[in-house]
Amino acid sequence: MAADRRPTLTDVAREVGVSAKTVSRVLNEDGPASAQTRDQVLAAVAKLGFQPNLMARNIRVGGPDTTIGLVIPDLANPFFGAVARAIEDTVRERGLTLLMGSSADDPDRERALTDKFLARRVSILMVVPAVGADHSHLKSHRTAGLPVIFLDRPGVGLSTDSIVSSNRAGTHDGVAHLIGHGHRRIGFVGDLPVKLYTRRERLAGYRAALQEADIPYNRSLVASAHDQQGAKAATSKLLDLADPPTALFAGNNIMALGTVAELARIKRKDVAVVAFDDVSLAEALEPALTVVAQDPEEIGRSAATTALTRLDGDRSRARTITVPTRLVVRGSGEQPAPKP
Amino acid sequence: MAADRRPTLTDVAREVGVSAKTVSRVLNEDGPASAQTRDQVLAAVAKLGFQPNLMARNIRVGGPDTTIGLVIPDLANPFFGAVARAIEDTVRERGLTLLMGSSADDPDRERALTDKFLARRVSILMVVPAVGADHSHLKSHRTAGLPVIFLDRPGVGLSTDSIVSSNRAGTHDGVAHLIGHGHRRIGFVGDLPVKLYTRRERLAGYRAALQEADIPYNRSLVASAHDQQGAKAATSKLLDLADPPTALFAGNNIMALGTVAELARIKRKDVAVVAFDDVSLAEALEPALTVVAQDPEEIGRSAATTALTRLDGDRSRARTITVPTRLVVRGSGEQPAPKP
DNA sequence: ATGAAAGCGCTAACAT
DNA sequence: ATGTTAGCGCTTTCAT
Repeated sequence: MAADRRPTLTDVAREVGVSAKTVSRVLNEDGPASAQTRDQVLAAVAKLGFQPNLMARNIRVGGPDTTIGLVIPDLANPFFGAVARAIEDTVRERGLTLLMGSSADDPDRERALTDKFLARRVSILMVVPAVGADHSHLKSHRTAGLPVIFLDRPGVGLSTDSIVSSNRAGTHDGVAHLIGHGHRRIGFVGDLPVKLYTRRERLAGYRAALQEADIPYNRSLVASAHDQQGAKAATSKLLDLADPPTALFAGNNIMALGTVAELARIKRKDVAVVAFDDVSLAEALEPALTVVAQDPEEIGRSAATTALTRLDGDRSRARTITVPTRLVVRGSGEQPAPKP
Repeated sequence: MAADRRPTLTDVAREVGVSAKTVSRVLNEDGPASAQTRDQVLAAVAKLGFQPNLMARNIRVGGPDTTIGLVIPDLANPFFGAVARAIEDTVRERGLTLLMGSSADDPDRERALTDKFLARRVSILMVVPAVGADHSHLKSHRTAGLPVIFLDRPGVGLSTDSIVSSNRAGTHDGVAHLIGHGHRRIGFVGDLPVKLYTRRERLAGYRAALQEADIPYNRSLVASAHDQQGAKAATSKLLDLADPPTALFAGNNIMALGTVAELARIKRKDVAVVAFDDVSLAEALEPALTVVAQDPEEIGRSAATTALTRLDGDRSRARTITVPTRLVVRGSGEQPAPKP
């Protein structure tokens, strides 16, 4: 009944009547071993249900653990889920496993997670930096050879590889699409906080597109929210303006959900919409939702391959990889602007 | 330029001029320590940027690692993402971190992941069992006190705690909803493989609802698919039947996406639809999508609290917790059946 | 209040 | 082809 101690290498060795090192050799296909010893060892391993203690091994070998620490804002956000899957797919053949945590965009939680990951001696650290987080504490680790990669946003206080979407250009193209259909009052439903990198970049792209068309930037057409509910309210607020927007640009996938839901609720199909980041069912909406699609698979893949290259000794200077977005025209951005 | 070795406890001890044990005492608030020693140690820790090697600590202490191994079919599936987040939220205050991997519903990949997790001496193991996977190899670990929890589906070859949705009752209610609006030819778009637990349970619920209404089960009204593209094709196939269904039940979130997308593509609003598992934008569709909503947060929370109870020594017999689903009526199930 | 020695499970380095 | 010794970084145990 007592919870038996898990068998160790030594237990297996004793069972067979060889030394621990011999068992180790067989299991790691290190050095030579007679066929008979091999078989006996393998049999004993199976019999005892022995599983090598990876922590002990790592301690001895001194190298990093075969894990990759990944900090994202929210495990349940499909965008980051897709990124995570792409990372996993890319590193799996190298035997790396994901150690994951959500920061909820809280710098303290992010720090707690990275500290834990570092204490576990992860091979690679990947972080979607929270707003307000500082990363200078990672400098020494990076210098010591730990690949550190920032995802989706650049980090602060540390120069290292970053993978980001073409936020500014993508948003520009989305907004230009709306302008091309005659819209001049275009609302921007952005996420919060306003200091968030992606928010700032996308807003900059929005402004650039306006400027290009000689449309003055109008602050009252910019609304913000933390979540989907907030995005509904923000949308509602914009449409209640005395001189309301005829088109809306949603700043990310969550804002898109809220904006679209609110328009559906109030049955306003005349409002043109383009969203940043694709969402499922976009094509089933009426009109189907036009989006600036990100490429989470490519973001994850780039991050992983970059990190693996670093792990293999690449010490060249920090790169910033910008993964292109793609305007996917589905209809929602083509409502004509009403004649003035 | 050389990658400096990470500082160890001994490095800190040497820096201060005390023994390693003293540093350990200060850091773990074990035994006593003079205020002065404390301060010196802490200062040295900060100066050297020392971070205790958790693996070394765990080796010595012998206990499990403060991680929880979680195997899900797909990191990018929002349902499992929501489950994972709920687990994380529940275990965070206990200091547990998630070690995650996707099995892609492949028994070999599942096994590879669980083996890795076991080799890392996780505190808790949670698995969404892949079809065809056997879990008897986990028996000894469970006996030895490792909490093992099956999520979403029961496991095979091991009696342990499982958390599942009320698949059968939920589907029954969804199909009954369709029947209540006059439908008698109701298609079922299910996922694959057909042996999948959730698929079987949901199909059973579908059949039960039919039987209750004295509608004969018609095999040709059941179509299946692996993914969203396949679900589109399956939907198309059903509607192309000589005597096509007037209503459809989609067996999971992915099937729902495909079914809804296909109906939108061919502009068939007359077909009633109910889906198992909620999807984002369901309310923005026309008609809004009626679903049998699962409760991923509750599934994750139940799993986590059950596991923690086990970790605290609860050795009572294995429980199966069924998390209720909820019929969320939004309109898509209320198209009247055409008069014969 | 602090230290010395031993040992967790494993493997590197040198035997034999 | 196999064994021995030492030691990874830490904590336990027992001294002092």
